[in-house]
Amino acid sequence: MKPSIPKGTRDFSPAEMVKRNYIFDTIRSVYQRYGYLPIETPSMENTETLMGKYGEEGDRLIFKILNSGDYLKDIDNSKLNNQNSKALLSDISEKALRYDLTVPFARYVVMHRNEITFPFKRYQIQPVWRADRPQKGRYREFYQCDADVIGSNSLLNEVELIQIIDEVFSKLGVAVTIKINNRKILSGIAEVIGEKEKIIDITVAIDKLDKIGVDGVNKELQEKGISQTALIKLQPLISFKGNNSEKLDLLKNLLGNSEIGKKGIEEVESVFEKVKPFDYAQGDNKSSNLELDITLARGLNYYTGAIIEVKVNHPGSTFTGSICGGGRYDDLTGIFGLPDVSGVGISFGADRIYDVLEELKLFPDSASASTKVLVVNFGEAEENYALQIARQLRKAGINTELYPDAAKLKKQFAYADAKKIPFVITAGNDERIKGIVALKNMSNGEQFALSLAEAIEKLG
RNA sequence: GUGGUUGUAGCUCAGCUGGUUAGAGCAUCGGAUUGUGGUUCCGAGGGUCGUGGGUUCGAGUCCCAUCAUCCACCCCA
Repeated sequence: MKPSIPKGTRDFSPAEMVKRNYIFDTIRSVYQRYGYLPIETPSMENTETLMGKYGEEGDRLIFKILNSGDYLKDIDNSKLNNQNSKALLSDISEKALRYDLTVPFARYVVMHRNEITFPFKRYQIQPVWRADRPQKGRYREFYQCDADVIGSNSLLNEVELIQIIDEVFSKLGVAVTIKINNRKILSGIAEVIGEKEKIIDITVAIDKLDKIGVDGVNKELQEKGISQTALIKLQPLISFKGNNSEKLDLLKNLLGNSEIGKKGIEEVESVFEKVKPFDYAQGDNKSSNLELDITLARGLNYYTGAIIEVKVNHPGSTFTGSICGGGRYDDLTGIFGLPDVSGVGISFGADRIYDVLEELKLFPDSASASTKVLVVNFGEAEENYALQIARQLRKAGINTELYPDAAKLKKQFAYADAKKIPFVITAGNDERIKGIVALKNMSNGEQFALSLAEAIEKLG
């Protein structure tokens, strides 16, 4: 049998894991800097916890787990004969793999409400699964790195999350555009053009603007049954170009009659105002751009306020997907029986960030080497000496390997080379008698005879 | 779920209008060099040509099916 792994999943070899951990560590350290605390939830949830939370498309993409045992035994024959898989689902699958970290978090909050002090700030770095067709930048198993604040309506949370996004990507060295929108603005737009009920269709269509263009968007809107007059009213919004304050002016003009629209504008304006002192570029290409994008609808159905998405804006990058997303959801826990608790959160797509850093060659050297020094093994006679050296090095906090076999030196040095170990200590009989070590720098080939203390000094 | 692409060594690929025993580079292992890697030279191992069927005197090459892959759509990190 030829070994293989399921479509859209991957093995991670040591070199990749070290780089992946660099991303996780970076994100984790920033989260902790802002006072977020880690939680974990199970890989699988009850199927009914997940179903219906991500829209019809989302339901299709949830991996369902077949019940154990003879799962067809007690099923009604009529159900089987109908071949209606939807009706069968709840009978044969009571567990499913988590689709994201937000819904399990909402479930967690409701279940643990009595132990939680609100506002509750948690972060969670775990894999999620989607039964999607894999393609570039899209996997069936991938990690999300979520941070959410739940139980606070303050827009300071939105501001904080923007700071976090900026900080993470500056640490990683990637120039990004942070796009901001607000669900209330989208609602306002739908309202003033007289298509309040079609808000999902409208937002999904205009979200594709940079992909399919104005004509494509209009065509899709027509197909969805948006009236001609509504379309005409919509045009100034989707074709408008300008900086953030010009966009806000336009919105104020057009949404003047929509209460919810005005509220959305207010929120966005307030966030931009609070973020201003941080001096994010607003249109040119410095580090993190902050941009109001009224075509940004991406995001799940449960967003009610801010919508956030981050795209790479780095010279040389071909990556077009979003690498971080988030938003506010006013009543996510309501469906689990805890109404009126507002939350806002973001999620970094670690696997996509990996692809970006790889393409742009932004991984630091420290993210590829772990062992600092290899101690050569000469065989039984010198083994004790080498063992003591390794022990002292480790005691001094230096990552050290002792080669396990008395292989040819050529092989041991090649091993160090292959593992990108920067230093090799040779301590054979000659060195043992003199009580010294030979420390070789693998990058320039220099080698010196030193006392162990001197070597530690040099390696530290 | 829909459309397309590609399946040849561990990896990346070549293999012409069908024609002896299917090749290269990289990687691996061994040697040149019994205490020194990354450069060089020599050598070795490694293939049911994705799978099944068909056409043909003859199929890696043509046809059909199937599986897998990647890319795009839908949707999304």
